[in-house]
Amino acid sequence: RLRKWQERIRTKDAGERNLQFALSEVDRMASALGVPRSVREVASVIYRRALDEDLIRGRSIEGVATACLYAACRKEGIPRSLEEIAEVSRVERKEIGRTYRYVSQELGLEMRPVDPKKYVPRFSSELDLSKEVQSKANEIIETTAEQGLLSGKSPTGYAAAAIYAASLLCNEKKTQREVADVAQVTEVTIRNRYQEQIEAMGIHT
Amino acid sequence: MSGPADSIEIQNVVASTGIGQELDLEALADDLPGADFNPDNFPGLVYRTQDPKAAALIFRSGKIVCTGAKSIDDVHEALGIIFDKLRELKIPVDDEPEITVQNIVSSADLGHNLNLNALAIGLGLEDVEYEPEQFPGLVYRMDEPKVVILLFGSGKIVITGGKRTDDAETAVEEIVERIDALGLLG
DNA sequence: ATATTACTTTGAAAAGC
DNA sequence: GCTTTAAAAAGTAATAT
Repeated sequence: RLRKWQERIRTKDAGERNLQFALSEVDRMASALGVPRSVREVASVIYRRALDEDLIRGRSIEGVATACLYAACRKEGIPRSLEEIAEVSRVERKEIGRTYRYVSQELGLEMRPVDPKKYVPRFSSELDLSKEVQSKANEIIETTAEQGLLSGKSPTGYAAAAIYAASLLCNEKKTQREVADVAQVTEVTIRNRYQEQIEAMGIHT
Repeated sequence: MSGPADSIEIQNVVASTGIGQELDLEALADDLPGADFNPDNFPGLVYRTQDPKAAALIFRSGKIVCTGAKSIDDVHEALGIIFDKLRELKIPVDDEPEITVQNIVSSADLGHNLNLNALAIGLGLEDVEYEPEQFPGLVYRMDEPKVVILLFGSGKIVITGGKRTDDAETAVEEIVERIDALGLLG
C-alpha cells in the first residue's frame, strides 16, 4: 500500500537524519577511547548496515552506535571491554552487551571470541611492565588456554591474572589491586584465575 | 549403556491452562492464604504450592500459568491442588481443564570438558553465541528438535525451549554427535 | 582472604502498558 | 519491549565475616 511505502520512506529518512548523530557519537566515544580512525570507519560501516537492515527499531541510536563501536574494536583486533566502552557511553553495560549480541547475530558478523592476549600490551604498558613480562604473560595465556582453561572465562580477567603471574615471575611485581584496576576486574577474579594458571603451568610458589 | 542421555534431569516445566471462568483477583487474594497480588507490578496473582513445589500465576481471565514443577505429573498435581482450592471457594472450575506444556528446562552432563572456543568455531559462528565476557555458557540454537542448548566448559549443559519430554533426549544425542564429529568430545 | 548472596544467559505462557 | 514465575549451568561482583 501507498501508506506503507510512505512510512518506509519516512523511517528511512529519519534513520538517515539520525545517522549523522550516530556517527558523531561513534566519533566522540572513539576519541575518548583513543582508538585509531580505522576502528571508527569499521564502526560506521556496521552502523550503516544495521540501519539498512532495520535493526535500530525499538533500540536507542546511542545503544546501537556504542555496540557497533564495541564490535569494531574487536574486529580490528584492539578490543575494549564492555566496562571500558560503557565508561564513554551513556548507555549501560548490560544494554550495550545485549545490543551487540543482537547486531552481531542479525548482521552475521561471525565474531570470534576475544583472545586475552589482545589485552596484554595495553594493560602492561599502563602498569609500566617490561616486554619480558608481556612475553611471559602471553606464554601463560597460550599454554593454559590450550589446556582448556579458558572456556567460559572472561578475557579481561584471564589476561589480568596472567599479567599478575608474569610480573611475579619476572621480579617486577604489581599488586593484585593494581592489575585489577587497569583490567577493571576484582582481585578475587585475579586470584582465582591466577591459581588455576599457575597450577596448569606447573609453577610452585 | 549409560550415556549423556541418562544424565538428563528435568529442572522446570512451564505449562498453561484455564478454568473457563473470570476471576476477581482482589477477592481471591484475600481468600487464598499466601497469595501475592500486586496489580501495579504485574496483572497476575502468584500462588505457590508446597507439595509438589510450584508457582502459579493466576489471571483475571481465569487463565493460569504453572512453573517450577520438576515433572509433567507434578504440573498436573500442582494445578489439581489449585483447581480444588478454587472449588472450595465456590468458584466454578471446568471438570478437566486442558493443560498445555509450554517449555521444559532440563540439565545433563556430557561427561567431558569442552573447549568452548573450538566449539564455537566448529559448530559454526553463525549458529552460536559465545560471549564469555557476558556469560560463561555457549548458546546453541538447534532446529530439530527446536531447542536452545547452553554448553559449559565442564561439559554440563542446559536444554530449554522444548515442549516434549523426549526433546531433551533427542537434543542431547544430536549435540553429542555433532561435537564428536568435530573431534571435540574428550 | 574466604564465604554468602546476587546477578548474568536460555525458553514459554499469562494481561496490559 | 517491559513487568512476574521457576530452575539449571558457571563466572563474576558486591558485601559480610
